[in-house]
Amino acid sequence: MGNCFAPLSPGSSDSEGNPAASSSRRPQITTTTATNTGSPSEQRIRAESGSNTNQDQDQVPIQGRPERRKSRLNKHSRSSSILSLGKSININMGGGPPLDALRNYATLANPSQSLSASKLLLTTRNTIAVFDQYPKAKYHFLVLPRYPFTSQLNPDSKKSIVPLDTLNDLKSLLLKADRESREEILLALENTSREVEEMIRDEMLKTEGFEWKIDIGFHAIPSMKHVHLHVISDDRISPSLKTKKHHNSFRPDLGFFIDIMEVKRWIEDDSNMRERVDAMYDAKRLLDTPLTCHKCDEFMTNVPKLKTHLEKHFQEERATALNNIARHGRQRSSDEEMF
DNA sequence: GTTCTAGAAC
DNA sequence: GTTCTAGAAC
Repeated sequence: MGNCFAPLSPGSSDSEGNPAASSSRRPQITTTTATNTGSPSEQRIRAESGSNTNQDQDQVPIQGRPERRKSRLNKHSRSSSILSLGKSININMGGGPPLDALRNYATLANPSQSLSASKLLLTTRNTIAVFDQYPKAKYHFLVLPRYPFTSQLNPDSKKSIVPLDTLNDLKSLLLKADRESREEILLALENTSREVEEMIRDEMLKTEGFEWKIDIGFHAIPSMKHVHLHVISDDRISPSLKTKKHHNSFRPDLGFFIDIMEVKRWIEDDSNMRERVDAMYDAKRLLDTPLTCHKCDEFMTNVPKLKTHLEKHFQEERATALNNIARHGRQRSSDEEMF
């Protein structure tokens, strides 16, 4: 527990699992300060594609996350922009919950042409990363497998290695996909999530001058169809975080949020997969866990108090990190803090 | 998933 | 009186 400053990580592999492709590359996001209000996910940010060496990757500029207006206005403007796209995307058009929004993203033939830069972060051959529409932290993105999901081992094949309904959620991916497909899909999701993580770290340094922890995992019970991985900064500071369930659903220690490393352990030894999936069906009750801070476990009587408390954590982490950088020229991990 | 709002909590 | 939550509606 306590503050968790992750040390700078080395260059990631490319987004399809080829570590040699980008030994020292780190995706760059630049921020303009002109609209420097709201969470950084909502600020105007732009990727510099010049250093991109991955031919598979169709990385688009990250720019123009427009400022939010009142929700009703937002819905109207969203509907009209959707209508102007080449392919009709049914997001909340019927007044019901937008259950199919992610599936519509995942099945686009050409996401970088169809999706605006305020929705799309990047795409690869088999994955897509988008802004969470209601971010629950300063940085919050979703990574999903595209359909058709084609095999890297067979570059010319356009055929999906799994049927669409296998990609409904994590449960169906774990139970319906064969071992090889399951591993290939999870690896692609993980690699893209690491790419997103690096972009976030760059942005953290630019906007706040230090980096902080990022969590990567699945929800046991997702609210939208199509399996998706959350990449979320652990500040949990956002206007869209409004309820105890929101906060509990991202607590890394409860069981509702399942870290990607945990899922990787599951597929290495899949003898208990049925029990693990059954436990996921039962996870809903975890959201009713009493409200406590995910960093220090202090009990919180209500959500507004939690939000004030989390702001305090963040300011303290920031002060400690900036102090360390001033004194030692680098950020130190929480382990080093103990000595 | 969000929004709305009745009634509980303060 | 106001603030906040939880469940229904979407």
